[in-house]
Amino acid sequence: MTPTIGGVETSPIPVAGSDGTQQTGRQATALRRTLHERGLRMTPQRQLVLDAVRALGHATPEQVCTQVQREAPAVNITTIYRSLDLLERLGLVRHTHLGHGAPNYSVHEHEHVHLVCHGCGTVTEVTPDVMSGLTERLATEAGFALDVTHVALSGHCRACRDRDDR
Amino acid sequence: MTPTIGGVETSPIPVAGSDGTQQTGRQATALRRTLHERGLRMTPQRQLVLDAVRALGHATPEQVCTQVQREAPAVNITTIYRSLDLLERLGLVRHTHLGHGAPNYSVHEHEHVHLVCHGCGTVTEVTPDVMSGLTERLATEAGFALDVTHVALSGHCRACRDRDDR
DNA sequence: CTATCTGCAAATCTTTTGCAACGGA
DNA sequence: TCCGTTGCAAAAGATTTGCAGATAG
Repeated sequence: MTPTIGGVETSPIPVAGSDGTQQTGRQATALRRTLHERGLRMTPQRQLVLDAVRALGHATPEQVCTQVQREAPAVNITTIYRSLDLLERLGLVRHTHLGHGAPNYSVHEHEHVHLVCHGCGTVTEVTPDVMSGLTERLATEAGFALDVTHVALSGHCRACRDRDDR
Repeated sequence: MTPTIGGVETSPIPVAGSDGTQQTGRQATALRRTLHERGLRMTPQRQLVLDAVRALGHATPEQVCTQVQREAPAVNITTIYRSLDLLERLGLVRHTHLGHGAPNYSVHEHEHVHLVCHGCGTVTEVTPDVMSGLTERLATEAGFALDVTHVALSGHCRACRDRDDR
C-alpha cells in the first residue's frame, strides 16, 4: 500500500539511494537515534524537514514548508514550525536573524557567519575565524561571550557597491 | 482652548523649556525644517515619536507607542509605525534587529553596536571601533561593506555567564 | 483651500495553541 | 496499548492598508 502522511498519499520515504545523491539513509538512522535517546519519536515529517533545511542551505520556515510539501503536500506549516524548533533543540539545525524579522534556519554542521546584503538580499557565508579578533575584544572589554553564528552581519556586497557607483 | 490631537485633549505641545531639560524647542524647529525641505508636514505626533525614541534609547514600536501615549493618549499605533518609518527615511532614527523579531529603534546620533544577551535579554552598547578590525577584514577578504550598526551581536553577558556556572 | 496626515477598522502575515485523531515503539 | 505527534482550526501578535475626516501651510 502506498504510504500516506496525514491521510494524503505521498511518495515512499526515501531510504538510502543507489545513485549516491540520496542522503536520507544513514542520516535517517542518525536522526532516529538522536530522537530515541531523548524518548522522542522518529517521523517522516521530521526527516523531511531536516532534509529540506539541508537541501536549501538556509531558509525561512515558509521556504522549508514549500520544499517539504513538494514531497508530502499534506504536511502542515504548524508541523514545520514544531519540527524546526525540535531540531534546533536537538542541535541539528540552528537559526539566525538575517534582519527584517524572518528567522532563517540552516543545518548546524559547519559553523559560519552570515553576511546579508542590504542591496540584493544575498546571503554569503564566511568562516567564523574572521570574528576571532572581535570575540576576544568583546570578552575582555565588555565581558561578553559572543555567539558568532546567531546573528547575521548587514552591509553591502561587492556587486551592490559597484552598482551603486561606490 | 486646550489643544487636541485626534479629537482627544492632550497636554500642550512642549516648546522650549526654561529648566533646560525640556529638549523639544530647538529640536522641534530642526525637525520642522527637515520635514519642510522635503515637502512634508510638521505634526505633534511626529515630534512626540522622535522625543519618545530619544527618551527611551532603544525601543520597539510598541514601547514607543506607550511612551507617546503618556503625553497624547489618542495617538494610534498605526501612526507610530508610519512616523518611525518616516523618521528613519529622514535619517533621524535607525532600527536594528536584536534577534527574535522585534525591530528596535534608536536615535541616529552616536553610532553604536548592540550586544544582546541571550540569557537575560539585556542590550548593551559598545562603540563601533571594536568592529574596526572586522570591518577591514570583511572588506578585503569578502568585498563586503559592513554596516556596523544595523544588526546586533548575540551572546551572553558577564552576569549570565557567571550564573550559568561558566 | 488643498494636499498631507491621522485615527479607526479591517486585512495581512507570521507564529502559536488547543484538541481530537493518528501512529510509532 | 500508550503516549508522543500531527493536522486542522482558531487564536494571538505584529504590521499594513483603505478610507473618511482632520489639519498644517
